[in-house]
Amino acid sequence: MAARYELIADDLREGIISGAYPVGSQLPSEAELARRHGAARGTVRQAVAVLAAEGLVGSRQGARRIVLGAARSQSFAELHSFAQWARAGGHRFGGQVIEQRRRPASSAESARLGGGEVLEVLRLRTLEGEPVLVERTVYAAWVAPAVEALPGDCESVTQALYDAAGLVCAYGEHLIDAVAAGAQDARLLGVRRGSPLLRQRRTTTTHEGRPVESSDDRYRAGSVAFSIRNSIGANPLVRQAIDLRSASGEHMFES
Amino acid sequence: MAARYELIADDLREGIISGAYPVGSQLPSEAELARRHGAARGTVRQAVAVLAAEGLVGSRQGARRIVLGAARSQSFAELHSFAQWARAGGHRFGGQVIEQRRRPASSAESARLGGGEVLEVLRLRTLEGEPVLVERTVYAAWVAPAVEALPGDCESVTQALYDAAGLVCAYGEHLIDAVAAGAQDARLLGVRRGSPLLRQRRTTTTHEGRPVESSDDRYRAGSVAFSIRNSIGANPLVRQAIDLRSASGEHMFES
DNA sequence: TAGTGGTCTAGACCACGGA
DNA sequence: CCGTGGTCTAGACCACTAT
Repeated sequence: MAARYELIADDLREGIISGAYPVGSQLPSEAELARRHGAARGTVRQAVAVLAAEGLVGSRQGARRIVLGAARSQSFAELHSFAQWARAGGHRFGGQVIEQRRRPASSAESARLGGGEVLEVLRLRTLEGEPVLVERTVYAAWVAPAVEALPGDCESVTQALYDAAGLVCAYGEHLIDAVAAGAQDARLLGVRRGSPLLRQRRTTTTHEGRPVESSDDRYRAGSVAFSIRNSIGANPLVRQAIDLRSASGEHMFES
Repeated sequence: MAARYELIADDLREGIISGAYPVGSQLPSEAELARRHGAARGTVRQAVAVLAAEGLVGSRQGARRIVLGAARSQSFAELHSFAQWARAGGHRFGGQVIEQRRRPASSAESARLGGGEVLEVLRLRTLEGEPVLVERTVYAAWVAPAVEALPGDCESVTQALYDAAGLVCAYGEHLIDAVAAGAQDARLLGVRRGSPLLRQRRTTTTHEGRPVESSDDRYRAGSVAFSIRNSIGANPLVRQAIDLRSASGEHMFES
């Protein structure tokens, strides 16, 4: 059963997307929404907070809330998992394991994932039949057996791990930058060496904060972009200078 | 005067960063925090919601909150403005206008920024003395005069517009991908043509939803990365497939 | 000045997790 | 089972915007 505030949020979101509340217009006041839905003002505030977090509406003290955009918002799962994202977007997609092996964790990996024998997997993903993504993933020792049990063409590893072991990836940290394609990247993606790739490095943990995987994903330029909406008072994304003194090493496989 | 919940949030954040609540440990219960700060539970919940939005803590119904990370969180202004970001990070930075001209808005720009004569500005930004960023910005007609009044080496346009005209950029939409350096990019950044750049396209609006500017910013690879923390139930960032049918045009200047 | 959102309180009940 | 966070209510006062 969905919460009251979610129903109200859904109602407002639908109004925004349908054009009942066009971009640039004002939302009804909290008092009015409360009356209309027979809910307390606090509940209404929870609802509009959801929309504000999605970047659909803005607010200032003393003035009505304003509609900022009508984009559909996507879920954590869709950022975390290529398959879940592609499926939600109605894309045709596929994937194949190219290489897979166990090896001892490096010291950096021990710090991120815990020690022991990690599992290193190289996957190639396609979108609309075209190769668009090279995924180099390192799984923590404790999930390695479950991953090894999966077929090489498993569509969604995240989904499979949930189905097989009840494993939920709940938190992620992502670092996004651009890199030149290495020889292996170039071969797999069908681009020239040195051509631009969009890189997403991520580390994922469970609800309890237990590290699951760490991945280096490289998208062919022009295939995928990341989109963020933000506002004063909300800090979803952060820019980082790269420390040129630190070894950029951390290479997984050859690339 | 800071709000009560912000003081509580600051207190908790400090505890996390200082190590009093190490990564992986549990936060005190809401009831305990309420008692400790002499506040109502609702106020405490507002405080921990702030930390959750920053990605520092996670939560599950029935279990204590868990500390996920200890990274310093940055503000909207730091994502929006290169100068404010660089200053906050303690970096040495600079900037220079390379080219500036008025021209009629294209149809796409009219839709995004409103019509009239827009102002197109090409800037080169440096970090630690190195050129790292080429900014191609189009300002809406209504802000163009204020921008034209600024000196060519103005450090922070955002700050200057606020000081001069009380203009506040409150909302932003950002699209992040990778592109190959064009001839002009390569010359300005001192890289080879075709080498990878991290591109951030953004559109900014005021509190009222009035469009201010639209920009195409390109970072030299290896100089800057974007970082996101997210969790189930929070949707700061979204991945988008790029529509290959649409003209990738929208070129501003030669690039 | 009237309306609006921002903050805060003091309760209540429920769903879930862990012992 | 108890403790925890998730939801919800019904009020209150304040700061700010718009008129």
